[in-house]
Amino acid sequence: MLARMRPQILVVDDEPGVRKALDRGLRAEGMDVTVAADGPSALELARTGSYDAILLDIMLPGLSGYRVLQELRSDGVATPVLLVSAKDGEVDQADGLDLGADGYVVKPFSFVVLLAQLRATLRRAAAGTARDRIRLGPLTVDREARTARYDSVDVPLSPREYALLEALALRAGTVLTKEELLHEVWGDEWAATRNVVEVYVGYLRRKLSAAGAGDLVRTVRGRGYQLGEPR
Amino acid sequence: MLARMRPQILVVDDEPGVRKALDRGLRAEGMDVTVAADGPSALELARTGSYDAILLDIMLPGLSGYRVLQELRSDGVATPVLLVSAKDGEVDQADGLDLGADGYVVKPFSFVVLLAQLRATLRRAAAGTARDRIRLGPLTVDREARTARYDSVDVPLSPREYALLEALALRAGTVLTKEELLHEVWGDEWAATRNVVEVYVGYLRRKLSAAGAGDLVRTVRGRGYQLGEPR
DNA sequence: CTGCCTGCTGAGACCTTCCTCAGGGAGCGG
DNA sequence: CCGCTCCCTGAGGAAGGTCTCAGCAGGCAG
Repeated sequence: MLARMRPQILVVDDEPGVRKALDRGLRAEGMDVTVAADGPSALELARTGSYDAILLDIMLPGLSGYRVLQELRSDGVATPVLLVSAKDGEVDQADGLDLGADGYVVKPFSFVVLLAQLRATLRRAAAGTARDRIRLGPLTVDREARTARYDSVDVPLSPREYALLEALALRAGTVLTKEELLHEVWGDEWAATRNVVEVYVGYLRRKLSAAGAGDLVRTVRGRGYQLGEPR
Repeated sequence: MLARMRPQILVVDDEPGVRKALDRGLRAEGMDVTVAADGPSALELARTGSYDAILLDIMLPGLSGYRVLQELRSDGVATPVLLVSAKDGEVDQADGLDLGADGYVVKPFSFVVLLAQLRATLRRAAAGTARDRIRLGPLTVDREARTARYDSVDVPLSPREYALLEALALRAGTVLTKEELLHEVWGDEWAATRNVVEVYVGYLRRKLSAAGAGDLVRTVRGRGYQLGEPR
């Protein structure tokens, strides 16, 4: 882990079972844990204490995790926050990422996965780098989690689909030929035909429109594909 | 990317096509690239120049990538090195990780994947943290790449299998009950039976022995499973 | 307008992953 | 030694991911 010190983690959850499990698990990982069961005390602790990261459940009695996060950020508290959402569809109107969250974990989560996220967050914070995202209007490509969102709604992508979207997003505004995409996404020394790119662009389009996005991927006949406005 | 400066990358490969592709791709990503085509000039450049990372092909004329890495490390050059191996089975007797490599990429690689690895390496270097690995004798669990190796040979694991191994490795020497493993690997609020743990321990054992490992996972009848020696 | 070429898409083959189930076997208490 | 409990494992099914193929549609050149 971080060689310097035991990371200080604030765990906020209203379920005692979850609190206890996280407390034990994170301590076993060499972290120091403080727990809070509701929004107000979480705010109090986060403001006065000095934490390396906050694990924040969204469903809280009294004051939702969103509100807590909002308050903290407006107070200038920059501590990294990992939101824990109860269900998959529990993304409310407000987008946690816009409120300054540094990551998401969806319940029911496996501890191993949560730990990986938390460690990545701590590592980033130590390096002083922000989470690595590509934003194109309402489209957000999270290069660390390898996920995409459109207007606060998750776009579930298979690994290949994600790689294709990332390749397009990296050169947003420019036209990429199918050969270039084959090279970047499928790798060299690959016997695949160009058609597989067409098929995967089709998959991407279907999933993006299912998330409410319109014609994000433009076909430039005879040349290739392009994401976003012409540059 | 790193807010401070354009990262300086040294690319070492004997194939002109690969050099050119990497040069263009990494530049488009905002990095500064220097190329070398053989071992001796790579050594020369790496010693005199100041790079943030080195992409080092193993198959090189004259001086293999392993040797280059070895020389550099014995000279005290600590620049992060990403080894690029041509084939899957091209892991020679020497383990690159033991020689001080910071990561592996196997050809044929997709550029997007290589880029992700390289960025992770740069991020780690900026944070001043080493790659996060668990070592238990000949067994190495790479928590960043989510892979395992035994005696320099890769153990290909499905995500579930990896998570199970990581959970066991995190508490090496202690006995974990099936309920604890279910909790850590499969998550709470899960209706799965204990049998799924038994099945996956079976999968793990099979793959580990295929890699040459013996009885790494010990069954403690009536209590659970344990990795490594009793603590 | 005609015909070709390019791109799109549904169908399906194949593989891997994940999990369940049931039967067989090993350990252990009595 | 008996019988119970715990563990192991082969079989198999469901689901998803990846890729190919063939047919269709729409644009574009002549």
